[in-house]
Amino acid sequence: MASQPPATAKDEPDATAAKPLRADAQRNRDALIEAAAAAFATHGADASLEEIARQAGVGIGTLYRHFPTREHLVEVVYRREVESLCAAADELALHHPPDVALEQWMQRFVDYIATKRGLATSLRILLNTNSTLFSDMSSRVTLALRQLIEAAVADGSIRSDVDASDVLHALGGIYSAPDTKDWRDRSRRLVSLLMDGLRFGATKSAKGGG
Amino acid sequence: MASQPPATAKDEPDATAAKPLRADAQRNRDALIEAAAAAFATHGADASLEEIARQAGVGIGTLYRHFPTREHLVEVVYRREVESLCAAADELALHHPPDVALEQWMQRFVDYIATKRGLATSLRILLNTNSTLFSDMSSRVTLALRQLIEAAVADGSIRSDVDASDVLHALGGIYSAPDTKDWRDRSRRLVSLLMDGLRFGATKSAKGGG
DNA sequence: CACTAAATCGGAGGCGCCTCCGTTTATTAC
DNA sequence: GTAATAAACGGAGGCGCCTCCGATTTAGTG
Repeated sequence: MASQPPATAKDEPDATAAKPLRADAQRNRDALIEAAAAAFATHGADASLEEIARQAGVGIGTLYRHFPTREHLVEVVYRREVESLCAAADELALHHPPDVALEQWMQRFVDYIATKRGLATSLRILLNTNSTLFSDMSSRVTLALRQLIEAAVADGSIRSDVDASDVLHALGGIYSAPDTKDWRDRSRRLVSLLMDGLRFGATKSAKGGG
Repeated sequence: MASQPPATAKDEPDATAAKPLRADAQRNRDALIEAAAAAFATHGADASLEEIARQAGVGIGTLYRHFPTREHLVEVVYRREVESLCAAADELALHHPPDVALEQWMQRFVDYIATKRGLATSLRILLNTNSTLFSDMSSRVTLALRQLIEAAVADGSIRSDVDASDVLHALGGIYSAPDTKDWRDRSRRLVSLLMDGLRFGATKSAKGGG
């Protein structure tokens, strides 16, 4: 009974599947998201919607049809970026030893968060309003991180008494002061420090300091 | 030394005095406030600023010179209204017995608050941001209420063991549910009820129920 | 009263938001 | 292929925000 036929049930604005968009519509939607991501990155979350439509090569009407409010658009872009960040975890895991993968991913995470520090208003409102969004993104990130950690633990390159939420909180502390000029270096050092802490007491000893 | 010469000191945007505006400027400023009060009352705090300028008979540039942001204008109007509400206390005290003055003023207070329930966004932000505004208005209202209460206590028409902040809290409870249709009647009844409570145990007995 | 400097005015102009609806296009049926 | 139809497009139009600067008014001064 709950097989989700696209009939009367209200469907969430989920990205993939659900209802096959017409080819041109799908193309335009993608172009809009792409353009929006670029615009938000450049001008913050209050970038001009008309400019975004222009960059995407569609009319403003099309933008509004796909994304009735600015927040809708911001949400989609945000979800996509978090997804991409998390997907990078798999990628790193494939091409690096588990501990290196973990460290590099943590660095990306911190960098990404630092970027988003500017998205202030719209994203802040969104995360407060739409609690689903927040919990979705949280669990997605936690999952990605957990897999990296488990692999590193299994590999013996980090200690086994930490879990993803511990590390997430630790990472959270790192980006809390992006007001200085050299925050980038600092964050790199702190991530490295955190990594050393994780290596401490691992079954396989690290290369050591030198 | 601290005689406030209009030289280097930063002057707050206080209403009265401080620096004598040019005659036309003062006239326009008043007209703008008047028009804004009307517009906010009618259309809420996001009334069109251009419309306000139009109603005031001035150009939009003039509006922006006097009030750089919407919030500035909202603040001034809000302060004025609270002031006017409080001034009404004196007026009522002059023309009515103390207990009647008190009851009528409380009714006005509740009505006024109910009105402002709609000003949501702008005013809410303002009260959170500008804590001075909140405390100013609080103490102004408390003062007005205290004088009414003291007069009624002195007159013997209400009990003597209540103070302004007690009553203010009691009034606060009354406007907390303006979602029904007959909230007006209800609030009237509740104010009356509160008033009866205040009369209970007064040295001078009230007319009684009849 | 004439004159001047400073203060003030006011609206045009540029931009962004959002809606509405005539036109175009993808898809389906034959 | 062609016709029919539902879906999607897109931009003009109306409105509001805010800035900028030439024109106007006021308050002094002699």
